[in-house]
Amino acid sequence: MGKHVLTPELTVLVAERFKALGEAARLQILDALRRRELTVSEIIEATGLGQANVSKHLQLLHSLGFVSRRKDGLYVYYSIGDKDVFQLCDIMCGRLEAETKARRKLLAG
Amino acid sequence: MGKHVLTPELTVLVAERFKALGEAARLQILDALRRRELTVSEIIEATGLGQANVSKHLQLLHSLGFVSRRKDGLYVYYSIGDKDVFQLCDIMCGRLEAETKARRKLLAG
DNA sequence: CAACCATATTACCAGATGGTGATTCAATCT
DNA sequence: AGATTGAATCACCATCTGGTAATATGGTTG
Repeated sequence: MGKHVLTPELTVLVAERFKALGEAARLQILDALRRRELTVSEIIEATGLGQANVSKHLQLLHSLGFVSRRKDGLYVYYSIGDKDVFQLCDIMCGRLEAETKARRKLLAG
Repeated sequence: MGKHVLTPELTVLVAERFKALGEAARLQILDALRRRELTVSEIIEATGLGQANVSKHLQLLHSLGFVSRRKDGLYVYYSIGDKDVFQLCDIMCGRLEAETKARRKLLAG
């Protein structure tokens, strides 16, 4: 912990990346890609989001390195570009779990 | 990895928390609290942000459990409520480091 | 080449968000 | 009680952002 010093410039870059994960739609997309790479159409189907919307989210995720792209004929395949994402989500989920437990304990006690 | 299943509801909660970290001003505040608890005035001085602004950010960070509060007389002391935050930042910084290295390598090669 | 398909891009709107000045609230001090 | 101080809240504005319909782009197929 504390391995990295948060200079102002670095802070902006880190915030930019957290912000990208701070949108349920984008987390849905990343989660959909957890098992295997998918085409845009498959992502649309898996998430229920609109086409233009998915495309926009994918551009952002790709520009930040969260997903990779591979074009094959008519299709574009997207895949997870950084497995750390799920580690980040797991830490957040762990926090939520702890929160929920604490709340339950409070209500019970 | 994959310890947690991302249900739609959980996704929203996780996104909400990432979004809170997706703002440079809030990361600045958390970073300022890294060494020790601070009063609001000290946070204002450390970050250079406006008073109302800091207060608003602190409300959000507190509502999500990222910071704790303790009132003592006229002052309100804030401190880190969850050390995991820095672990999350470190992972993000690690990603950025890897990105930068890859970009350098690309330019050099 | 024309029709077609998957994806990207554009234009646009509604709602959310960060920043700020003014005001209020709460606690302390004279 | 009145003045003072630190912090929270309110009101407001400018900007950003997600969603969507329409259009454009690039590739494929008949």
